[in-house]
This record gives sequence, C-alpha cells and structure tokens, in this order.
Amino acid sequence: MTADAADPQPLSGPQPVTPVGTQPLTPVEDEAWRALTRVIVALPRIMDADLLERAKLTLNEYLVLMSLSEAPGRALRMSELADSVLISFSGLTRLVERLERDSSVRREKIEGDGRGSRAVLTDAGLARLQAAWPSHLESVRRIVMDHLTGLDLPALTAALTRVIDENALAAARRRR
Amino acid sequence: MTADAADPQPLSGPQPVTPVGTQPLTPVEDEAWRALTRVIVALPRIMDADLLERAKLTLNEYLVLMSLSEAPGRALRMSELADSVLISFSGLTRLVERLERDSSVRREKIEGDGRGSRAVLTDAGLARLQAAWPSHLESVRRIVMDHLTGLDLPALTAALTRVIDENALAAARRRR
DNA sequence: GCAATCTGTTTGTTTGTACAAACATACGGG
DNA sequence: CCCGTATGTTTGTACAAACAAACAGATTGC
Repeated sequence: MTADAADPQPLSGPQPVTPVGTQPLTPVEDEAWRALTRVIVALPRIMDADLLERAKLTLNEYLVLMSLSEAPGRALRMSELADSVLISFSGLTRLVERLERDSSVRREKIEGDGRGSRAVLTDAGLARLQAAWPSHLESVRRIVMDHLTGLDLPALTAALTRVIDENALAAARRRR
Repeated sequence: MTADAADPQPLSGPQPVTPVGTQPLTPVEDEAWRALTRVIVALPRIMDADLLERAKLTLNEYLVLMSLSEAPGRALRMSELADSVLISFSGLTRLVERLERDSSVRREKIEGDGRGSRAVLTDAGLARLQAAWPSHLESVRRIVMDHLTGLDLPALTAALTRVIDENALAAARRRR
C-alpha cells in the first residue's frame, strides 16, 4: 500500500498525485477523449429519458430486468446483480424494492444459505421487459448504433471491455 | 393506457412506439452496445470519484472550468455554458453557485442585456484547473486512453461526435 | 406602455452514493 | 455443542447532484 514503484527517481516526500512523466494527449487523442467525455456525460441521460418515456423504466431498472432475464432461472443473488449492473449494494436494494412494488421482481431466501436473497424475475417482469424491448431496440439503433459506422466494432467492443474490466470491476471488488 | 399493442396482426391506430421493422442487433452490434452501456453507466462514476479524490472537483465542475478557460475572455453566458457541457440550466445554476462559493468563478451581469449573466473564470479558478490538470491527465490515460488501442481514433471521434450532435444538442435545442 | 419572449433562478422530487448499524445465517475452533 | 467471528443483506441517515416545472426580471416589438 505504501510502496508505489512507478517513479523513476527516488523521491522523499509524499508526492501526492503529480504525474511528472505523463505524456500530454496528442491532438487526435484529445479529440477522442473530448468526444467520449461528451458521450458519457450526455448519453446516460438521453437513454434514461427515452426509456422512461417509452417504458416507464430507468436505465438501471431496465438493465436489472435484462440481467435477470438472462440469468439461469431468471434469478441472481443480490451481490451478483450489483456486480452485473455496476451499482452499489444499497442502491440495488432500493432499486429492487421499486421493482418488487410493481411485481416485476420477487425476492426469496436462498436455500442452503439463509443469509442471501435472490432477486427473481417474475412473469410480469419478463412481460414488462419484453414489452419495452422493441421500442428500446429502436432507440438504441436510432440514438447510437446508426452512428457507429466506419468503425471496427469488435475492436471497439474489446477496447471498451478493457476499460470496464480494468476499472469498474476492480472498484467493485475493492468495495467488498 | 388502454391500448396494449402486443398483437401480431396489422394495426390501424397511431402505432405509438412499436418499431415493427427494426432489425435486431447482430451479435457483433449487441456486444458493442453492451460494452458501451457498461461504459456510460460506470465511467462517469469512475471519473467523478477519481477527480473528486484528486482535485475535489466533480467531472461536471471540471468540464465547466475547462470550458470557461477555453472561451474568449475566459467567460461564457450561462446558456452557452449549459450547451457546452450538456447539462440543464438549473443544474448549471447550482454548479456555478458551488464554484462561485470557492471563488473559482464569478458571475457578472451582461452589459447591454440585463437579463443574462456571464460566468467568468477567476485567476483562482484557472489556477485550480491547472493544478487539477496533470493529475487528471494521468487518470485519463490510465483509466481510458491506455485501453483504446487497436482503434482508429479519428473514426471513433467522428462516430461519437455524430451520436452527440444528433441527440444531445438536438435535445438541448428542443428544450429552449 | 404593455404584452410576449428570453434568460436565469428557485423549488420540489428523484436517484444515487457513502457510511454505519442492525440482523440473520454460516462457519470454525475449542 | 457453543461461542466468536465472518458474510450477505437490509435499513437509516446524510448528502450530492441532476432534472422539470414554475417563476421573476429584463428586453423587445408593436
């Protein structure tokens, strides 16, 4: 924890965060970063608003339903679910509460481990998701995918996956 | 509310959102969309936390300071600033209030148009931004840019820019 | 000079995080 | 078997930040 062996010269002080040797962004990198920044700032709100209007679902709620629908038995342990949608435990508890209130999800004790509980997608929840899906698909195409032309999509996927794997998952794991 | 258009037969009504003809995502597109979704959900939080820890600045606050620093006279009208960082008017008002409280920004009436006010980056604010920059640069590289290898960056920039231009700016404009 | 419009601010609500405490259950050593 | 600790989840509080809608002041056109 105390050792930080990234420095070329031996340093004496705490050296808070000053990255003396970091290369500035090239113009091309700078443009890419600015564009990506705008996307990560604006796109969540855009998708959220769209989904809310069309399906009365938050983006996070949609992702939870989707994650459950693809899980074996349409169910996941709360902690697995939190990892899969990248939100905090307490945030997930409240989100699942909301979904439980409208019967999209049910919680049940885990057999064999009475501490945990599993969120189970109900038939109503699945129907809700299926009702939302076509419209959401259309939005995804119109808002995002239609503009991702001239790109090597598999390479993009790999790159974005690296970003998440090296950061979000690490942070989630650290939080345990 | 009364219409429940889940039927396979041809419909005559308004057909609210049902995208009958939308092609489902190909596996490659699906993977890309899922990766992008995870990025737009997690990356804002990651960058926010990082910036907050290193510079006591929110991502949006940082972007506002940056936007101002690059504007002529280090100043922008509130509405221009809101457009430039893609946040709502009311959100911007509060954000600028925060920045004003620590003297990073000053607001002044616009001469000739008493309705508007301009946010001006103070010397202290510029210093704050410059102090945050090297560390933030290091984070941007480490968290994101280092992983964007094997990509045509200009093509990526162009694609992301299209997404924003066709959606966020349109939404902002619609909001006036 | 008055109404319509533009610009910004205020207010109320929503959603999320962080952190700590409360629980219940699981597990492991004596 | 029993006790102490670890784990998984929920709950409560405090807080931050965002949006939408209502609002207020200034300006402009008629």
